[in-house]
Amino acid sequence: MGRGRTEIKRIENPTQRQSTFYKRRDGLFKKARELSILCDADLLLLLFSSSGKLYHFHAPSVPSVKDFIERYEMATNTKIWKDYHLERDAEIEKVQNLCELMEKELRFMKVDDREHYTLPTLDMLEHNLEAAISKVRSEKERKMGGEINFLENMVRDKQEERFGLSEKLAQVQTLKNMGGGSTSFSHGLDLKLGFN
Amino acid sequence: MGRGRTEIKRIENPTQRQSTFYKRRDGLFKKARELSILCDADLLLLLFSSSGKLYHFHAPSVPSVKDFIERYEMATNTKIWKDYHLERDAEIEKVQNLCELMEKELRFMKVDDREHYTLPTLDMLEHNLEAAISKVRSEKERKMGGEINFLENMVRDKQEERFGLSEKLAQVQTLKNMGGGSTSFSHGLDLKLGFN
DNA sequence: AACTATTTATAAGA
DNA sequence: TTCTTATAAATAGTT
Repeated sequence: MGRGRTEIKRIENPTQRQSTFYKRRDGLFKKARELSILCDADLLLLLFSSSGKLYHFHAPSVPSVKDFIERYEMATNTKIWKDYHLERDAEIEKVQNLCELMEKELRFMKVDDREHYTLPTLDMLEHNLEAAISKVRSEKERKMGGEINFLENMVRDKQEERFGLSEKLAQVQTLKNMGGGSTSFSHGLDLKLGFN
Repeated sequence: MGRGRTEIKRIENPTQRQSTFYKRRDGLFKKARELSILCDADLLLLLFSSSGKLYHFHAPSVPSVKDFIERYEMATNTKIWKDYHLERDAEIEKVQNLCELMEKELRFMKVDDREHYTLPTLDMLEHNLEAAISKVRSEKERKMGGEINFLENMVRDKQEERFGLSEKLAQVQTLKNMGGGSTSFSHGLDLKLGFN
């Protein structure tokens, strides 16, 4: 219709494209509305212009876009979102089961009133707890030893500073860095802090 | 267009309605396709006939109905499914966090080597384990006490049958006093571990 | 499904 | 954008 053009291909001139977009958009929406009324059909029309602007229309009988899309899902069996939901539900259940198991184990470990223990079980629990305590105690000792080492190193560093060794150290470091090697001087500073 | 009718209202005659539906549906889809090509627009058209049959079209540039709907959601901020998804994500995260907490707590209780403990934490852990042990011990005592009571009752019954079992009863009493320290049993078994 | 008389949509120009 | 108008396209009624 109109004076010319039959070929359907992208209009390169932006102004003309925009103008045509307006006209044809209005035409399309009008036709959509007429079809839905004349033929009692439900329809949804979503349209993004090339500049990203959104236009949409749905038949008056359609309560909402969401309901319409869900009807579409039902009709096509596409399960676009249903699959996702089922997946999610499964994941939640899995994690919740894991949670419950751990909760029970924790209750057991904490000697909960609700748990019922037999004498042999109590013996075992006692034994486990004793083992745990001794592990904790040796860990504490190790840690305290580490801290003492750390403090000792700090003291050594301070002493080096006081004796004016830091400048020499810096010089040596510079030289070494230019050469690309590491120095044994850095060892005292490289102490890993094993606690947080 | 056509020879007559201007009024847009539902066509009551089913045959005529069906005929008009086909014609106008084809016209609408053609116009939709032309618009999307001429003006480089993305569009989606979903259509249910009055008999419930589905017809749909989307521009060649649209990868899928799902993607398109998601784009629509973004554009309108309607959050049709996003809300639901976000809710779900939040729930999963919540449960997973709980899981992690419990897992960590369990590792603590079992003094896992992979865990790194600070000194104060180790102190607390030691304290908690000690509390747990004392609870286990008092529970054991309570259990043994119950057994002793049971034995005492048996002995009394036997005494009624035969006189002269008082010596065994005395032996049992001696055992009881040696085995347990206190006779007042702790009921505050709700040991709380306050670390995370 | 095909055929047209008509109405409607719209391309180009203002 | 918006209007005008010549013309192409769509389609109502009919077969």
